[in-house]
Amino acid sequence: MTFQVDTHRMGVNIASPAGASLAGLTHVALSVYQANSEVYGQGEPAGSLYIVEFGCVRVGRFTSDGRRYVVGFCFAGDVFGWESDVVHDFFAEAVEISGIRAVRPGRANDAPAKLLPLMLKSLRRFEQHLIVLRGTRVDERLAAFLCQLSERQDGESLVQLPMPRSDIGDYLGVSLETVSRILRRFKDRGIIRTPDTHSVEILDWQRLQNLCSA
Amino acid sequence: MTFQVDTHRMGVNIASPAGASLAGLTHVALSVYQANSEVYGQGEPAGSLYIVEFGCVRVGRFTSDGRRYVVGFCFAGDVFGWESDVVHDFFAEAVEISGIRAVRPGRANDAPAKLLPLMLKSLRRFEQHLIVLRGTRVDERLAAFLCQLSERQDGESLVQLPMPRSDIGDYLGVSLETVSRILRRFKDRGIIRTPDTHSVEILDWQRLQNLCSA
DNA sequence: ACTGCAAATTGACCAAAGTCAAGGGTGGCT
DNA sequence: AGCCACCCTTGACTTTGGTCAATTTGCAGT
Repeated sequence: MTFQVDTHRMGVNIASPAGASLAGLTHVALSVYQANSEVYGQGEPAGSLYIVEFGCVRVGRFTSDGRRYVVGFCFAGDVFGWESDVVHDFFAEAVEISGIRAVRPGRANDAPAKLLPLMLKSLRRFEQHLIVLRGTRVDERLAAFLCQLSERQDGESLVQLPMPRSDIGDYLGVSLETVSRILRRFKDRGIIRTPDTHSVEILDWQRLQNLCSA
Repeated sequence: MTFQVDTHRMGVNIASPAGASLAGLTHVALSVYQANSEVYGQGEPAGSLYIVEFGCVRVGRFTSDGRRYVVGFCFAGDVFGWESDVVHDFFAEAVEISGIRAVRPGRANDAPAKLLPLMLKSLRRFEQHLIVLRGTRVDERLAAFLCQLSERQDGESLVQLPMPRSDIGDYLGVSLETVSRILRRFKDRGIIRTPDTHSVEILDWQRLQNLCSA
Protein backbone atom coordinates (compact mmCIF):
# COMPACT_ATOMS: atom_id res chain seq x y z
CA MET A 1 0.00 0.00 0.00
CA THR A 2 1.84 3.10 -1.22
CA PHE A 3 0.78 6.57 -2.26
CA GLN A 4 2.52 9.08 -4.46
CA VAL A 5 3.60 12.51 -3.33
CA ASP A 6 3.95 15.23 -5.92
CA THR A 7 7.60 16.19 -5.96
CA HIS A 8 7.00 19.70 -7.23
CA ARG A 9 4.75 20.53 -4.35
CA MET A 10 7.53 19.63 -1.94
CA GLY A 11 10.05 21.91 -3.58
CA VAL A 12 13.72 21.10 -3.58
CA ASN A 13 14.47 19.84 -0.14
CA ILE A 14 18.06 20.87 0.49
CA ALA A 15 18.04 19.28 3.89
CA SER A 16 17.18 15.90 2.46
CA PRO A 17 20.14 13.65 3.14
CA ALA A 18 20.51 12.54 -0.44
CA GLY A 19 19.24 15.58 -2.24
CA ALA A 20 22.61 17.02 -3.11
CA SER A 21 24.18 13.95 -4.66
CA LEU A 22 21.09 13.07 -6.67
CA ALA A 23 20.30 16.52 -7.99
CA GLY A 24 19.79 16.44 -11.74
CA LEU A 25 19.88 12.70 -12.13
CA THR A 26 16.31 12.21 -13.32
CA HIS A 27 12.63 11.95 -12.54
CA VAL A 28 12.61 11.68 -8.81
CA ALA A 29 9.33 10.82 -7.10
CA LEU A 30 8.81 10.25 -3.41
CA SER A 31 6.67 7.34 -2.28
CA VAL A 32 5.78 6.54 1.29
CA TYR A 33 5.68 2.90 2.22
CA GLN A 34 3.93 1.47 5.23
CA ALA A 35 5.71 -0.97 7.53
CA ASN A 36 6.32 -4.34 5.89
CA SER A 37 5.14 -3.20 2.48
CA GLU A 38 7.09 -4.26 -0.58
CA VAL A 39 9.22 -1.81 -2.58
CA TYR A 40 10.03 -4.47 -5.12
CA GLY A 41 9.81 -8.22 -5.17
CA GLN A 42 12.32 -10.91 -5.99
CA GLY A 43 11.82 -11.71 -9.68
CA GLU A 44 10.14 -8.44 -10.69
CA PRO A 45 11.55 -6.43 -13.60
CA ALA A 46 14.17 -3.94 -12.48
CA GLY A 47 15.49 -0.64 -13.78
CA SER A 48 15.43 1.95 -11.05
CA LEU A 49 17.62 2.87 -8.17
CA TYR A 50 16.05 3.83 -4.88
CA ILE A 51 17.14 6.28 -2.25
CA VAL A 52 15.80 6.34 1.27
CA GLU A 53 14.60 9.70 2.57
CA PHE A 54 13.43 8.47 5.95
CA GLY A 55 12.68 5.16 7.63
CA CYS A 56 14.39 1.84 7.08
CA VAL A 57 14.39 -0.72 4.28
CA ARG A 58 15.55 -4.32 4.33
CA VAL A 59 16.96 -5.82 1.16
CA GLY A 60 16.98 -9.58 1.06
CA ARG A 61 16.46 -12.75 -0.79
CA PHE A 62 14.70 -16.09 -0.49
CA THR A 63 16.72 -19.20 -1.11
CA SER A 64 15.34 -22.04 -3.17
CA ASP A 65 14.66 -24.00 -0.01
CA GLY A 66 12.57 -21.23 1.45
CA ARG A 67 14.99 -19.71 3.90
CA ARG A 68 15.31 -15.97 3.91
CA TYR A 69 18.34 -13.83 4.26
CA VAL A 70 18.83 -10.12 4.55
CA VAL A 71 21.75 -8.56 2.68
CA GLY A 72 21.34 -5.10 4.07
CA PHE A 73 19.44 -2.42 5.88
CA CYS A 74 19.14 1.00 4.27
CA PHE A 75 18.53 4.19 6.22
CA ALA A 76 18.11 7.82 5.20
CA GLY A 77 20.60 8.65 2.46
CA ASP A 78 21.33 5.08 1.46
CA VAL A 79 20.88 3.92 -2.12
CA PHE A 80 19.73 0.44 -3.02
CA GLY A 81 18.74 -1.40 -6.16
CA TRP A 82 22.20 -2.14 -7.60
CA GLU A 83 21.78 -5.70 -6.50
CA SER A 84 19.68 -6.33 -9.57
CA ASP A 85 19.97 -7.44 -13.12
CA VAL A 86 17.19 -7.09 -15.65
CA VAL A 87 14.97 -8.61 -13.00
CA HIS A 88 15.45 -8.08 -9.29
CA ASP A 89 17.44 -10.88 -7.72
CA PHE A 90 16.43 -9.50 -4.34
CA PHE A 91 13.39 -8.09 -2.65
CA ALA A 92 13.14 -4.81 -0.79
CA GLU A 93 10.61 -4.08 1.94
CA ALA A 94 10.01 -1.18 4.28
CA VAL A 95 10.82 -2.17 7.85
CA GLU A 96 8.86 0.76 9.25
CA ILE A 97 7.01 3.59 7.55
CA SER A 98 9.55 4.93 5.06
CA GLY A 99 9.95 7.53 2.36
CA ILE A 100 11.75 6.37 -0.76
CA ARG A 101 12.60 8.06 -4.05
CA ALA A 102 12.82 6.04 -7.23
CA VAL A 103 15.54 7.24 -9.60
CA ARG A 104 15.89 6.33 -13.25
CA PRO A 105 19.43 7.21 -14.30
CA GLY A 106 19.17 9.06 -17.58
CA ARG A 107 21.40 8.74 -20.61
CA ALA A 108 23.10 12.05 -19.77
CA ASN A 109 26.87 12.10 -20.06
CA ASP A 110 27.40 12.99 -16.46
CA ALA A 111 25.14 10.26 -15.07
CA PRO A 112 28.02 7.83 -14.45
CA ALA A 113 29.96 10.56 -12.66
CA LYS A 114 27.05 11.05 -10.29
CA LEU A 115 26.43 7.37 -9.83
CA LEU A 116 30.02 6.40 -9.09
CA PRO A 117 30.24 7.92 -5.60
CA LEU A 118 26.84 6.50 -4.69
CA MET A 119 27.96 3.09 -5.80
CA LEU A 120 31.17 3.42 -3.84
CA LYS A 121 29.09 4.04 -0.76
CA SER A 122 27.04 0.92 -1.47
CA LEU A 123 30.26 -1.01 -1.94
CA ARG A 124 31.39 0.16 1.50
CA ARG A 125 28.13 -1.09 2.98
CA PHE A 126 28.80 -4.49 1.45
CA GLU A 127 32.31 -4.48 2.86
CA GLN A 128 30.97 -3.68 6.28
CA HIS A 129 28.50 -6.50 6.03
CA LEU A 130 31.28 -8.86 5.04
CA ILE A 131 33.27 -7.79 8.07
CA VAL A 132 30.28 -8.40 10.28
CA LEU A 133 29.51 -11.79 8.80
CA ARG A 134 33.09 -12.90 8.99
CA GLY A 135 33.27 -12.78 12.78
CA THR A 136 33.37 -16.42 13.77
CA ARG A 137 31.53 -16.01 17.04
CA VAL A 138 28.05 -14.62 17.03
CA ASP A 139 28.72 -12.15 19.81
CA GLU A 140 31.38 -10.58 17.58
CA ARG A 141 28.90 -10.27 14.74
CA LEU A 142 26.26 -8.70 16.91
CA ALA A 143 28.77 -6.34 18.50
CA ALA A 144 29.95 -5.25 15.07
CA PHE A 145 26.37 -4.84 13.93
CA LEU A 146 25.57 -2.58 16.87
CA CYS A 147 28.72 -0.50 16.37
CA GLN A 148 27.98 0.00 12.70
CA LEU A 149 24.37 0.92 13.34
CA SER A 150 25.49 3.47 15.88
CA GLU A 151 28.00 4.85 13.41
CA ARG A 152 25.30 5.22 10.79
CA GLN A 153 23.12 6.94 13.36
CA ASP A 154 25.61 9.75 13.99
CA GLY A 155 27.48 7.85 16.68
CA GLU A 156 24.60 8.03 19.13
CA SER A 157 24.80 5.72 22.12
CA LEU A 158 21.08 5.10 21.85
CA VAL A 159 20.77 2.95 18.76
CA GLN A 160 17.43 2.39 17.05
CA LEU A 161 16.67 -1.16 15.95
CA PRO A 162 13.49 -0.74 13.91
CA MET A 163 13.72 -4.25 12.52
CA PRO A 164 12.50 -7.40 14.30
CA ARG A 165 14.94 -9.94 15.74
CA SER A 166 14.27 -12.28 12.84
CA ASP A 167 15.63 -9.65 10.42
CA ILE A 168 18.75 -9.22 12.50
CA GLY A 169 19.20 -12.96 12.60
CA ASP A 170 18.75 -13.28 8.86
CA TYR A 171 21.26 -10.49 8.39
CA LEU A 172 23.87 -11.98 10.70
CA GLY A 173 23.36 -15.56 9.63
CA VAL A 174 22.12 -16.56 13.04
CA SER A 175 18.88 -17.80 14.55
CA LEU A 176 16.63 -15.18 16.09
CA GLU A 177 16.81 -16.97 19.42
CA THR A 178 20.55 -16.54 19.48
CA VAL A 179 20.21 -12.83 18.76
CA SER A 180 18.00 -12.60 21.81
CA ARG A 181 20.39 -14.64 23.95
CA ILE A 182 23.46 -12.61 23.00
CA LEU A 183 21.63 -9.37 23.72
CA ARG A 184 20.81 -10.76 27.14
CA ARG A 185 24.44 -11.69 27.70
CA PHE A 186 25.50 -8.14 26.76
CA LYS A 187 22.91 -6.76 29.17
CA ASP A 188 24.07 -9.05 31.98
CA ARG A 189 27.62 -7.89 31.43
CA GLY A 190 26.55 -4.26 31.58
CA ILE A 191 27.63 -3.54 28.02
CA ILE A 192 24.21 -2.42 26.83
CA ARG A 193 20.78 -1.53 28.09
CA THR A 194 17.50 -2.08 26.24
CA PRO A 195 14.98 0.61 27.14
CA ASP A 196 12.57 -1.14 24.79
CA THR A 197 12.78 -3.95 22.26
CA HIS A 198 13.59 -1.63 19.39
CA SER A 199 16.39 0.39 20.87
CA VAL A 200 19.70 -0.38 22.51
CA GLU A 201 21.76 1.96 24.60
CA ILE A 202 25.46 1.30 24.48
CA LEU A 203 26.87 1.72 27.97
CA ASP A 204 30.39 0.37 27.57
CA TRP A 205 31.85 1.34 24.20
CA GLN A 206 35.26 -0.01 25.05
CA ARG A 207 34.16 -3.58 25.62
CA LEU A 208 31.77 -3.51 22.68
CA GLN A 209 34.58 -2.40 20.38
CA ASN A 210 36.87 -5.07 21.78
CA LEU A 211 34.29 -7.68 20.90
CA CYS A 212 34.21 -6.59 17.25
CA SER A 213 37.97 -6.69 16.75
CA ALA A 214 37.39 -5.90 13.10
CA MET B 1 59.91 -9.41 -5.63
CA THR B 2 58.34 -7.92 -8.76
CA PHE B 3 59.66 -6.79 -12.11
CA GLN B 4 58.20 -4.38 -14.61
CA VAL B 5 57.31 -5.28 -18.14
CA ASP B 6 57.29 -2.59 -20.78
CA THR B 7 53.73 -2.31 -22.00
CA HIS B 8 54.66 -0.96 -25.41
CA ARG B 9 56.80 -3.94 -26.18
CA MET B 10 53.83 -6.19 -25.58
CA GLY B 11 51.57 -4.29 -27.95
CA VAL B 12 47.87 -4.08 -27.36
CA ASN B 13 46.80 -7.53 -26.33
CA ILE B 14 43.28 -7.86 -27.62
CA ALA B 15 42.97 -11.33 -26.18
CA SER B 16 43.70 -10.09 -22.70
CA PRO B 17 40.56 -10.66 -20.66
CA ALA B 18 40.36 -7.07 -19.43
CA GLY B 19 41.94 -5.26 -22.29
CA ALA B 20 38.77 -4.09 -23.94
CA SER B 21 37.09 -2.56 -20.92
CA LEU B 22 40.22 -0.78 -19.74
CA ALA B 23 41.34 0.62 -23.08
CA GLY B 24 42.03 4.32 -22.79
CA LEU B 25 41.72 4.57 -19.05
CA THR B 26 45.33 5.48 -18.29
CA HIS B 27 48.93 4.46 -17.82
CA VAL B 28 48.69 0.73 -17.68
CA ALA B 29 51.78 -1.24 -16.68
CA LEU B 30 51.99 -4.98 -16.25
CA SER B 31 53.82 -6.38 -13.26
CA VAL B 32 54.43 -10.02 -12.58
CA TYR B 33 54.22 -11.09 -8.97
CA GLN B 34 55.68 -14.28 -7.58
CA ALA B 35 53.59 -16.55 -5.37
CA ASN B 36 52.86 -14.99 -1.97
CA SER B 37 54.33 -11.62 -2.89
CA GLU B 38 52.51 -8.49 -1.84
CA VAL B 39 50.69 -6.25 -4.31
CA TYR B 40 49.87 -3.75 -1.61
CA GLY B 41 49.85 -3.89 2.15
CA GLN B 42 47.24 -2.98 4.69
CA GLY B 43 47.93 0.63 5.67
CA GLU B 44 49.87 1.63 2.58
CA PRO B 45 48.80 4.73 0.63
CA ALA B 46 46.29 3.89 -2.07
CA GLY B 47 45.28 5.40 -5.38
CA SER B 48 45.33 2.77 -8.09
CA LEU B 49 43.03 0.09 -9.27
CA TYR B 50 44.43 -3.26 -10.27
CA ILE B 51 43.33 -5.71 -12.88
CA VAL B 52 44.44 -9.31 -13.01
CA GLU B 53 45.77 -10.56 -16.32
CA PHE B 54 46.62 -14.07 -15.19
CA GLY B 55 47.04 -15.90 -11.92
CA CYS B 56 45.14 -15.38 -8.70
CA VAL B 57 45.16 -12.68 -6.03
CA ARG B 58 43.77 -12.80 -2.53
CA VAL B 59 42.48 -9.59 -0.98
CA GLY B 60 42.21 -9.62 2.78
CA ARG B 61 42.64 -7.92 6.06
CA PHE B 62 44.12 -8.48 9.48
CA THR B 63 41.92 -7.83 12.46
CA SER B 64 43.26 -5.97 15.46
CA ASP B 65 43.57 -9.22 17.36
CA GLY B 66 45.76 -10.74 14.67
CA ARG B 67 43.30 -12.96 12.89
CA ARG B 68 43.25 -12.82 9.13
CA TYR B 69 40.35 -12.89 6.77
CA VAL B 70 40.09 -13.01 3.04
CA VAL B 71 37.41 -10.89 1.39
CA GLY B 72 37.96 -12.16 -2.09
CA PHE B 73 39.91 -14.00 -4.73
CA CYS B 74 40.55 -12.29 -8.04
CA PHE B 75 41.23 -14.14 -11.25
CA ALA B 76 41.98 -13.01 -14.80
CA GLY B 77 39.74 -10.08 -15.69
CA ASP B 78 38.83 -9.17 -12.13
CA VAL B 79 39.44 -5.68 -10.80
CA PHE B 80 40.40 -5.00 -7.21
CA GLY B 81 41.48 -2.00 -5.17
CA TRP B 82 38.09 -0.34 -4.61
CA GLU B 83 38.20 -1.62 -1.08
CA SER B 84 40.44 1.29 -0.19
CA ASP B 85 40.30 4.79 1.05
CA VAL B 86 43.27 7.12 1.01
CA VAL B 87 45.19 4.27 2.54
CA HIS B 88 44.52 0.63 1.83
CA ASP B 89 42.23 -0.91 4.41
CA PHE B 90 43.11 -4.28 2.96
CA PHE B 91 46.13 -6.13 1.68
CA ALA B 92 46.47 -7.88 -1.66
CA GLU B 93 48.86 -10.75 -2.33
CA ALA B 94 49.48 -13.01 -5.29
CA VAL B 95 48.39 -16.55 -4.52
CA GLU B 96 50.42 -17.97 -7.37
CA ILE B 97 52.58 -16.28 -9.98
CA SER B 98 50.31 -13.58 -11.39
CA GLY B 99 50.27 -10.75 -13.89
CA ILE B 100 48.62 -7.57 -12.70
CA ARG B 101 48.11 -4.16 -14.29
CA ALA B 102 47.96 -1.05 -12.16
CA VAL B 103 45.49 1.54 -13.42
CA ARG B 104 45.34 5.18 -12.36
CA PRO B 105 41.98 6.47 -13.46
CA GLY B 106 42.57 9.81 -15.15
CA ARG B 107 40.52 12.96 -14.86
CA ALA B 108 39.05 12.36 -18.30
CA ASN B 109 35.31 12.93 -18.64
CA ASP B 110 34.58 9.41 -19.68
CA ALA B 111 36.53 7.78 -16.87
CA PRO B 112 33.45 7.27 -14.66
CA ALA B 113 31.59 5.73 -17.57
CA LYS B 114 34.35 3.16 -17.97
CA LEU B 115 34.67 2.53 -14.27
CA LEU B 116 30.99 2.00 -13.59
CA PRO B 117 30.64 -1.41 -15.27
CA LEU B 118 33.86 -2.61 -13.65
CA MET B 119 32.59 -1.55 -10.29
CA LEU B 120 29.27 -3.25 -10.90
CA LYS B 121 31.19 -6.45 -11.51
CA SER B 122 33.05 -6.02 -8.24
CA LEU B 123 29.76 -5.39 -6.51
CA ARG B 124 28.48 -8.68 -7.89
CA ARG B 125 31.53 -10.45 -6.48
CA PHE B 126 30.74 -9.00 -3.08
CA GLU B 127 27.15 -10.16 -3.37
CA GLN B 128 28.33 -13.65 -4.22
CA HIS B 129 30.61 -13.65 -1.24
CA LEU B 130 27.74 -12.58 0.96
CA ILE B 131 25.65 -15.43 -0.34
CA VAL B 132 28.43 -17.86 0.38
CA LEU B 133 29.07 -16.56 3.87
CA ARG B 134 25.41 -16.53 4.70
CA GLY B 135 25.03 -20.29 4.42
CA THR B 136 24.60 -21.39 8.01
CA ARG B 137 26.25 -24.76 7.63
CA VAL B 138 29.78 -24.99 6.47
CA ASP B 139 29.09 -27.60 3.83
CA GLU B 140 26.71 -25.12 2.20
CA ARG B 141 29.40 -22.47 2.16
CA LEU B 142 31.98 -24.77 0.67
CA ALA B 143 29.52 -26.09 -1.90
CA ALA B 144 28.63 -22.54 -2.92
CA PHE B 145 32.31 -21.64 -3.07
CA LEU B 146 33.05 -24.55 -5.39
CA CYS B 147 30.07 -23.75 -7.61
CA GLN B 148 31.07 -20.13 -7.94
CA LEU B 149 34.68 -20.97 -8.66
CA SER B 150 33.58 -23.34 -11.37
CA GLU B 151 31.32 -20.66 -12.80
CA ARG B 152 34.20 -18.21 -12.90
CA GLN B 153 36.32 -20.85 -14.60
CA ASP B 154 33.98 -21.22 -17.58
CA GLY B 155 31.82 -23.82 -15.90
CA GLU B 156 34.52 -26.47 -16.02
CA SER B 157 33.97 -29.53 -13.85
CA LEU B 158 37.65 -29.54 -13.00
CA VAL B 159 38.04 -26.55 -10.70
CA GLN B 160 41.42 -25.09 -9.89
CA LEU B 161 42.06 -24.18 -6.25
CA PRO B 162 45.38 -22.35 -6.39
CA MET B 163 45.03 -21.07 -2.82
CA PRO B 164 45.92 -23.05 0.31
CA ARG B 165 43.25 -24.43 2.64
CA SER B 166 43.94 -21.67 5.12
CA ASP B 167 42.92 -19.06 2.53
CA ILE B 168 39.71 -20.91 1.82
CA GLY B 169 39.02 -21.12 5.53
CA ASP B 170 39.68 -17.43 6.02
CA TYR B 171 37.40 -16.69 3.10
CA LEU B 172 34.55 -18.87 4.34
CA GLY B 173 34.92 -17.96 7.97
CA VAL B 174 35.87 -21.49 8.92
CA SER B 175 38.94 -23.25 10.24
CA LEU B 176 41.24 -24.87 7.73
CA GLU B 177 40.71 -28.23 9.38
CA THR B 178 37.00 -27.99 8.72
CA VAL B 179 37.62 -27.17 5.06
CA SER B 180 39.61 -30.35 4.86
CA ARG B 181 36.94 -32.39 6.65
CA ILE B 182 34.08 -31.13 4.49
CA LEU B 183 36.05 -31.88 1.32
CA ARG B 184 36.55 -35.41 2.63
CA ARG B 185 32.84 -35.74 3.32
CA PHE B 186 32.09 -34.60 -0.25
CA LYS B 187 34.56 -37.14 -1.57
CA ASP B 188 33.09 -39.96 0.52
CA ARG B 189 29.64 -39.13 -0.83
CA GLY B 190 30.96 -39.20 -4.39
CA ILE B 191 30.16 -35.55 -5.03
CA ILE B 192 33.72 -34.55 -5.88
CA ARG B 193 37.12 -36.03 -6.62
CA THR B 194 40.46 -34.42 -5.80
CA PRO B 195 43.06 -35.39 -8.37
CA ASP B 196 45.52 -33.28 -6.37
CA THR B 197 45.30 -30.83 -3.50
CA HIS B 198 44.86 -27.84 -5.76
CA SER B 199 42.09 -29.05 -7.98
CA VAL B 200 38.65 -30.50 -7.47
CA GLU B 201 36.59 -32.36 -10.01
CA ILE B 202 32.86 -31.99 -9.57
CA LEU B 203 31.26 -35.36 -10.20
CA ASP B 204 27.69 -34.77 -9.05
CA TRP B 205 26.53 -31.27 -9.98
CA GLN B 206 23.00 -31.94 -8.88
CA ARG B 207 23.83 -32.71 -5.29
CA LEU B 208 26.40 -29.94 -5.07
CA GLN B 209 23.83 -27.40 -6.26
CA ASN B 210 21.30 -28.74 -3.78
CA LEU B 211 23.76 -28.14 -0.99
CA CYS B 212 24.16 -24.47 -1.95
CA SER B 213 20.44 -23.71 -2.09
CA ALA B 214 21.35 -20.09 -2.76
C1' DA C 1 66.70 -40.53 -4.59
C1' DC C 2 67.12 -38.10 0.04
C1' DT C 3 66.21 -34.61 3.29
C1' DG C 4 63.58 -31.15 5.38
C1' DC C 5 59.85 -28.07 5.62
C1' DA C 6 55.25 -26.53 4.84
C1' DA C 7 50.63 -27.91 3.88
C1' DA C 8 46.98 -31.14 4.45
C1' DT C 9 44.57 -34.75 6.79
C1' DT C 10 42.62 -37.02 10.63
C1' DG C 11 41.21 -37.85 15.48
C1' DA C 12 39.58 -36.66 20.26
C1' DC C 13 37.56 -33.45 22.95
C1' DC C 14 34.94 -29.32 24.01
C1' DA C 15 32.48 -25.03 23.35
C1' DA C 16 29.14 -22.59 20.63
C1' DA C 17 24.97 -22.17 18.35
C1' DG C 18 20.73 -24.42 16.15
C1' DT C 19 16.26 -26.63 16.98
C1' DC C 20 12.16 -27.51 19.29
C1' DA C 21 9.05 -26.07 22.54
C1' DA C 22 6.85 -23.49 26.11
C1' DG C 23 5.65 -19.17 28.20
C1' DG C 24 5.32 -13.88 28.53
C1' DG C 25 4.80 -9.02 26.69
C1' DT C 26 3.11 -5.59 23.77
C1' DG C 27 0.64 -3.24 20.53
C1' DG C 28 -3.25 -3.09 17.32
C1' DC C 29 -8.05 -3.77 16.48
C1' DT C 30 -12.76 -3.88 17.53
C1' DA D 1 -11.29 -2.40 27.97
C1' DG D 2 -10.46 -6.80 26.23
C1' DC D 3 -8.85 -9.96 22.79
C1' DC D 4 -5.70 -11.67 19.61
C1' DA D 5 -1.66 -12.01 17.02
C1' DC D 6 2.88 -11.47 16.77
C1' DC D 7 7.21 -10.96 18.61
C1' DC D 8 10.39 -11.76 21.97
C1' DT D 9 12.51 -14.43 25.69
C1' DT D 10 14.04 -18.45 27.99
C1' DG D 11 14.99 -23.43 28.70
C1' DA D 12 16.52 -28.36 27.44
C1' DC D 13 18.64 -31.02 24.22
C1' DT D 14 21.36 -31.94 19.99
C1' DT D 15 24.36 -30.89 16.32
C1' DT D 16 28.09 -28.50 14.42
C1' DG D 17 32.38 -26.81 14.14
C1' DG D 18 36.63 -24.98 16.69
C1' DT D 19 40.98 -26.24 19.11
C1' DC D 20 44.84 -28.94 20.05
C1' DA D 21 47.68 -32.46 18.71
C1' DA D 22 49.59 -36.27 16.03
C1' DT D 23 50.52 -38.03 11.47
C1' DT D 24 50.90 -38.09 6.62
C1' DT D 25 51.51 -36.08 2.18
C1' DG D 26 53.68 -33.39 -1.19
C1' DC D 27 57.18 -30.51 -2.87
C1' DA D 28 61.66 -27.85 -3.28
C1' DG D 29 66.38 -28.00 -3.09
C1' DT D 30 70.56 -30.58 -2.92
